[in-house]
Amino acid sequence: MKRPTQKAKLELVESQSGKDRILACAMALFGERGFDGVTTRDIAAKADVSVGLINHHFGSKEGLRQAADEYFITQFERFYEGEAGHVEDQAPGDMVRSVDQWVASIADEWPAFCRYFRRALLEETPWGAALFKRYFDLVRGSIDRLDAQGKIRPEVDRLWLPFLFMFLETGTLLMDPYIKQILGRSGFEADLWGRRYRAYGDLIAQGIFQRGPIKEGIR
Amino acid sequence: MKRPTQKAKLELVESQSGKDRILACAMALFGERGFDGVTTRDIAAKADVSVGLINHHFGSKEGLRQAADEYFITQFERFYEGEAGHVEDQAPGDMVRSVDQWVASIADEWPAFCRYFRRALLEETPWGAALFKRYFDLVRGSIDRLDAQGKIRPEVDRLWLPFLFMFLETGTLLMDPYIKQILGRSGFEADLWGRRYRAYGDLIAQGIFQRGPIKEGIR
DNA sequence: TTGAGTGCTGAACAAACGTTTAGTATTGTT
DNA sequence: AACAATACTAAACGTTTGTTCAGCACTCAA
Repeated sequence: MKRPTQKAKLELVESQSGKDRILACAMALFGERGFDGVTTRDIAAKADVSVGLINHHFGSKEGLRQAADEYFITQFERFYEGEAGHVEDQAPGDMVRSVDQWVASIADEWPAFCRYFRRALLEETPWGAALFKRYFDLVRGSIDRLDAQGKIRPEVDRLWLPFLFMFLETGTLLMDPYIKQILGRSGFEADLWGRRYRAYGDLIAQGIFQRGPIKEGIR
Repeated sequence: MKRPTQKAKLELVESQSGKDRILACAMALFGERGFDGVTTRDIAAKADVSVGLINHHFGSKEGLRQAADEYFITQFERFYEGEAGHVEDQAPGDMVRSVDQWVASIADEWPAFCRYFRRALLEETPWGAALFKRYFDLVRGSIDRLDAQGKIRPEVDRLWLPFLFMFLETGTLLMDPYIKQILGRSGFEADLWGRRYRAYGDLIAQGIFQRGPIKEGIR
């Protein structure tokens, strides 16, 4: 009596062809240990195939990385361009709710996706740089739309703002191994992730400081 | 007619013993490419010694990493516990000025230090985890002190706040290679770094949104 | 039945890696 | 001067790595 999504996933993995299993296992291992931290023999063992099959299907380890990167991009597009692109146009309440829905809808794949994303950003390949740029442009696009609506204070530094946004957006992504050590569980677990989103939105909206005088002083 | 600091540094490197040169070159290379991305032969070549000398002085590559980590910690303590520990107790104007001074005083060593720091956080060793924890405790200490003074709004999420701070603090650290690609130069260059600090402080203090009604509506 | 194509295996190979070792040069002590 | 300890070199060693290759099992069309 497994949940259908889990069962479907499991069957998928076990009944997959060698080529598909190699790709799936490679993506998991690359995400966990990084490209250089994984050997072709590791991948072959996990996918339960011979080492030679990797080169047979993908030409080389580098070819396998390319295939993994391509698959990642399809996920990236599905996750980011499907739903989260225009949250800033919504009312605050709707935004929180729609983000929660979005998080719930992709909860299964999210952790593995994030691990791969993390590695991609950290390994400093040209492809990783292009991915960063693409993500950066998404963030800057959101900011530009907010700006066009006159919602952003004019004194805010427009050069650093998109980067600060990205730091907040990707922080959980990049530091999750350490977050797990401090909080005892991953920041990607649904409740923590949603709560983080709220904390993030609150910081952006109001800063963190008490504005005592305004509240009490003026009358 | 070189600047004295540069000359002193250069002489230092060239007149150092083999052991010291190995350590210095190893730290530079580890910071650039990561521990696994550097071979003992790379280090030996850069330090202009034989490969065997590394094992003679440090026992193993792992021993060299330990020595490098230890040296890094002495830098870390000098940088962080010397000056930047209690900026939050100062008036805003003083804070900006003191940060600028601090940045200028360590500008020479800062980029290499940050590269090593970056790698240390990304390589997921137990030592890196301990370093993260230590940094995290510094940040949380600052927040606690602000909180004790009643300066932080009660609604702010106390669980995520230290992490959000860290994301902002370490963002430039972790993403500098990409920042360099987008801005054309490193975010650690003194003016950009200082400007980032201001943008960061402004975000924390006020958020980014226009508060039109308060400004114009009330009269 | 034949033959070509595909999925796949496991042994073997060359290169790169960290490490060891035998030996030389230098320094310091008595 | 003589000895010992230290600094250092260069070749060699064993392991791990990505890759290659000859061959096996199976499918499907002719």
